[in-house]
Amino acid sequence: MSTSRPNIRDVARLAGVSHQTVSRVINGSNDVTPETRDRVEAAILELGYRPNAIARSMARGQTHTLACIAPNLTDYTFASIIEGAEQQARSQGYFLLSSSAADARSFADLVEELVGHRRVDGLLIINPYADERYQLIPPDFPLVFVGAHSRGGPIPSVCLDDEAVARTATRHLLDRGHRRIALVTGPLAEDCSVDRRIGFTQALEAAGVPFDEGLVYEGDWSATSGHAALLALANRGNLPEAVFAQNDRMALGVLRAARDLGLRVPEQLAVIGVDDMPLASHFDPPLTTMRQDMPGIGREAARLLLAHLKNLPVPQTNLKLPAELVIRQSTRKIS
Amino acid sequence: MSTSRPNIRDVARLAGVSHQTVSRVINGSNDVTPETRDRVEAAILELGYRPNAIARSMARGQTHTLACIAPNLTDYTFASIIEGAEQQARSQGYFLLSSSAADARSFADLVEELVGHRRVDGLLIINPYADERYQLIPPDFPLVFVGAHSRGGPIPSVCLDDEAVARTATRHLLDRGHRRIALVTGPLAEDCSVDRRIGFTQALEAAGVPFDEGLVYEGDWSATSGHAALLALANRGNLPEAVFAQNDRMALGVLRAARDLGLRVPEQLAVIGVDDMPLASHFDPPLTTMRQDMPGIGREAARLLLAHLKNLPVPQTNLKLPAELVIRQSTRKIS
DNA sequence: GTGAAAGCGCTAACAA
DNA sequence: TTGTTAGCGCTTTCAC
Repeated sequence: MSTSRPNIRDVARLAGVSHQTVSRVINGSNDVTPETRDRVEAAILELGYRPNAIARSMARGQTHTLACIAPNLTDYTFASIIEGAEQQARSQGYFLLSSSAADARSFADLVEELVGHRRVDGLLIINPYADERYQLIPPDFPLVFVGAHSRGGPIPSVCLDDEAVARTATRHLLDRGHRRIALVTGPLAEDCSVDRRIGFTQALEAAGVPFDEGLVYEGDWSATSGHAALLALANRGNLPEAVFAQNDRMALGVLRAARDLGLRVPEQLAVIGVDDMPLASHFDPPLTTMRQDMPGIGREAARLLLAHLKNLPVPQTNLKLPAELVIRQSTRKIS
Repeated sequence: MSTSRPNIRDVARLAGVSHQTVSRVINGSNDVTPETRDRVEAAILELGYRPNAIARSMARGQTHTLACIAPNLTDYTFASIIEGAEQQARSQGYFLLSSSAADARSFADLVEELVGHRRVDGLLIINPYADERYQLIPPDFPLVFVGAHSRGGPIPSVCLDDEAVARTATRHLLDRGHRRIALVTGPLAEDCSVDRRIGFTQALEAAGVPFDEGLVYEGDWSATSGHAALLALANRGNLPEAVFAQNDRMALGVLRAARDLGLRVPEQLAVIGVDDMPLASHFDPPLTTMRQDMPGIGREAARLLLAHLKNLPVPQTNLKLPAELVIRQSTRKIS
């Protein structure tokens, strides 16, 4: 026995109590006299005993682990959300298992393993609507959507207030006197792209500026697609005075295309993005953008999920977080 | 019973066999007649039975989970390594728990939870030497270091062949006729920074170019530090003809500083980086860099760890992976 | 306040 | 080939 890991009974034997009393001590129960507790703690120390998490999970029927499924783990947005969620989970004694699932098939496999085999207590899903994949989850399994709202369904969610963000960004361009404003969206299959587009049109409408469908380009979040967007507009002979790119990477592509076209930014073309990724302030010129608190989104999502798991009251179940306008040099100062 | 999840005994009862036979079926044992197997599988289907991973872990004494600890989860390099490792792990039936530990304290907490409480079967540590933290791990625990070699110790490791990478990058600059080449390093507390510096001096020496300590600047991997590096050299009146930045982010900072100083790239200043991060081809000008296969590093690390866990023969235990020179426009064509 | 007994859902060892 | 018996290390009753 002395060669392998000590268990609760070894501790009990050494302390001269029952293993149940040891269990009480390691779980912080009050029903133990200080003397007994001391003896047990001494034995724990002497043996170097550590409770086995698996056995505990087994007995309690819960794993103290959450999972987060994202389209990938490398996109800065997702990674930041995951990092925030992980911190929050750990601060409450939970672990976070993060996995990527690019397609519906691997998503299904993952859900089977994680949920079907009871490997985790709850699930965070980033971008749940990519392909209706979320429908695979048993309806009673604790779940929070991240980066998309719940479409009126009962599932808690945390996302950016995309409409408000787009309104603010667009108004910023309008305030600088721009009227012909192009919009470069993410994939319109994703909620946040659609919502940011809605906010864009709302702001135009509020300013009495007509919406020109020809100034909209659907990108895929990549810098390459942002680059293609501006070139496409130029080819159509429909060059804008300003561009609202729905993320910073596409905005970078737009900046590069402007350079290729010989357009000075911001004098001849104003550009604004969304995210405030770490490199945004190092773009040429430094990018004006809507800063979102991605770790904060992750933290809130994990908090919501854990509250759900612990049956705590949850004040609001569909959170929309704000973003902050960060003005740099890709848009003009107001003259 | 019928309301909660069915277990192995429920299946056994329905199929009219012992629970052990069910266990054999779900574990793919051959010692079951086809007829019995069919009956059991029918029962499994009918009840919607799924094995409970925790119970299985408990009985087998292993969790089928690995952990990866990185300084953070958002750095593109780390995230890519983790993604590669996760894929490899899952392809072999394991999960990967990735956690960030910024300081020694949180690293210790993490190790206590993951290893002390037997939550995982093995550990991947990215940048293990940050603060000698790795010494906390029990010596017999399955471990692989990532991004740093094992310093002659017995611990398997996977990293870039940093010396070779630096030699190639430096030679690329030398081949273009540059002699006054500046080096912007990562923190010299990290192995890879030191090794890349060694490769740099080796290449200079091989070319008979004297090494000028005054052209070395220690950065911290951030674009901001790359920017500061070139400005510092300019202030010292020691402007180089070329810069080797040890990663792409710092190279971006150098590009921006060049612009601030009115230096044209590559005509007046050549710049090369390391990584080939996704945005590198969108820098101004597009960055020449050493492309490393970060997911590949993660995959190899996970493969090594799993081989260790399964007691398979491991051919080589300290892997150094190559990088590939990608020539873009921040360095001149050879004339 | 403490202990004894039962069981979480599975696998391993042995017997039949 | 199949079933029986014991655990894995812990928590949860329920007595005392």
